[in-house]
Amino acid sequence: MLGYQKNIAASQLRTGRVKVVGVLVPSLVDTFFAALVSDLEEMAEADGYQVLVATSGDDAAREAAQLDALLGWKPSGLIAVPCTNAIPEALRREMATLPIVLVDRIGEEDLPVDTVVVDNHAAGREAARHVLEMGHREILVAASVAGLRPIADRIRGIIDACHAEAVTPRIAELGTDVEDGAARMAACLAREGHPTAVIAMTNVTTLATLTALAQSGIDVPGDVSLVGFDDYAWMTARKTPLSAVRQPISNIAQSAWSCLMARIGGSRDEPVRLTLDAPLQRRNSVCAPRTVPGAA
Amino acid sequence: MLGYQKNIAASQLRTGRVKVVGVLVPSLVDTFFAALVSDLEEMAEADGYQVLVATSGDDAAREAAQLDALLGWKPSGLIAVPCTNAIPEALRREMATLPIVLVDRIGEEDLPVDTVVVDNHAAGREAARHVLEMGHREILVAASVAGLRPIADRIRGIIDACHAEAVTPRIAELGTDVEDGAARMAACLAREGHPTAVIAMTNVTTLATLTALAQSGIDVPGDVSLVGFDDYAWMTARKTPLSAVRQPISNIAQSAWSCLMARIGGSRDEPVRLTLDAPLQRRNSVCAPRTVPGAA
DNA sequence: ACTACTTGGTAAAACGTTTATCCATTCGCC
DNA sequence: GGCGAATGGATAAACGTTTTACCAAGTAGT
Repeated sequence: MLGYQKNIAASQLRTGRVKVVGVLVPSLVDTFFAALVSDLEEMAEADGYQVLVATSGDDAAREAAQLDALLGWKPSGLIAVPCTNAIPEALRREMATLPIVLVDRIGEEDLPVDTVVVDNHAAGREAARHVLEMGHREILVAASVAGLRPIADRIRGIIDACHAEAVTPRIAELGTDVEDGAARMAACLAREGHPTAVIAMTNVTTLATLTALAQSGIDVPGDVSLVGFDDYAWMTARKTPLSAVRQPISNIAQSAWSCLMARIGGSRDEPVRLTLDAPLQRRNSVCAPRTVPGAA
Repeated sequence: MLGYQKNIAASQLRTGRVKVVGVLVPSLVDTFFAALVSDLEEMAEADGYQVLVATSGDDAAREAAQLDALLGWKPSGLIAVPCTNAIPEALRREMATLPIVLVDRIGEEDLPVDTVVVDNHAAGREAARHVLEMGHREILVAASVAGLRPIADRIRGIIDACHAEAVTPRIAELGTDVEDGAARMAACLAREGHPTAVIAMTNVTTLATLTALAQSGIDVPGDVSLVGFDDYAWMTARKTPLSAVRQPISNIAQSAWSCLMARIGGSRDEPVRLTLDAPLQRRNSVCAPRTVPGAA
């Protein structure tokens, strides 16, 4: 019944440091980031750290503002998912002095900080190969923002795989909002007719595609096959569970966290560049196209 | 190019206050809470506040610890979704001095703080009436934790509605984890046979039910009708979009935020008790049961 | 028993900001 | 032109913790 708790501000003012790490993500509504933050928070708590969460809403200006706010707390470290390929100036400035781990969206190489990413090229390639093997030749890629590094990498992986079979995938840009994306997808479908397979590049575009497909009365996988991205409960809560590329979220979180802890612990090693595998989960949303293309 | 940013700790030490509010939720993986936090964060930013997020993981001990950590920052206010009906001691202690708004899970009446909840009884009643009207008499309620106040209220609403038609719903407790819940639901289905309609009490139990149903090859709404809870993109991204009780998340967030701002602004009014409506979204997952019971 | 060393506990300084006080300067006004 | 008031800049004190310094008392070793 002591009821005493120390004043963190006073403590941090005196010592200059404080057991807090900032976490900056584009959005908490996107389950990918929510899960990431959740995992990080759990590990932080286990290590006696407090997490300061900030979201950029995929807006560079807000990102910069949030970053400043975060930095004002003088955290012992920072884990960030930048919202564009460009590293915010404030972040770049801190790289020299503050332990920082960049995750998922890394636009440039040779950054002087640890990075944890997914092998997006391989992920795209595997997804494409899967639908290719099933005989699909009319493939539509549902991208969020094609310019974003991870998306671009996934698309390149798809294109590389398709190239080997002499097929050229179409690419639709759906944005980061489900409803808006569904509308764009529906428009695309109406305009150009539907392909035999869709590969979605994020969980949001997967949702958008599914919505558009459902609204247009197009059956999955009867009319079009679908490979999703990310792996969530709702994907398997359906009559035909979705095949999808599963991003190893807890691995990502763990890796990022241990990198950060090592840096905070004083490690001055070379920056580590982790690339994690995102394996394809084969389920039932991909099957042979209805009109099998005649043999060559 | 000033590059200066004030030391928040020093500032807060001097003034005793700081533009920060703590937000405590059970989980960020549950989209309901993630969306809530996201909305709150947005409003906080607009008002120049920083949000400190903490999750309790539905564990009372962790909740208490997180609460202490939060309080250590001497925030100007607190928005909390308690993880049980019991208010943590630390919270109760602060109620006298710190602006606090309690959301969603309010176990007791007459708390000396503002509260924002959903009219759970009405929500349950409407959901039940809907399936009742369609002719269903064998109803299964998929609850998470029946003892939790909002869940209990929803169940009472359902029971009250059913009572008027002289039907007694079955109740299954599925917990707060999707996979686990799916297993329990599957067991329940196998043991007792399936009802003609399921009413799920949270988005997690909706997911669990759907998963169990899909795995058992039971068609929605062909074999069993389903009313879900909460309203997310994945619910409409299906061939038969889900009927569901839609919780007004942004309303909840807004109300909670403005209550808190008023208190921080110095309001000493009577505690406000907001009860928001959660309307039923009728879509296509409820239809008449296959074997219509003969007229009375 | 005296010295050297350890231990414990108290006192004081420092962190960076904010607020209040004070003094000097300027301005307006009679 | 002189006086009161207003303005502005500089100075100091305070917030609560941590760290260092210091002193006293106690312990062990010679």
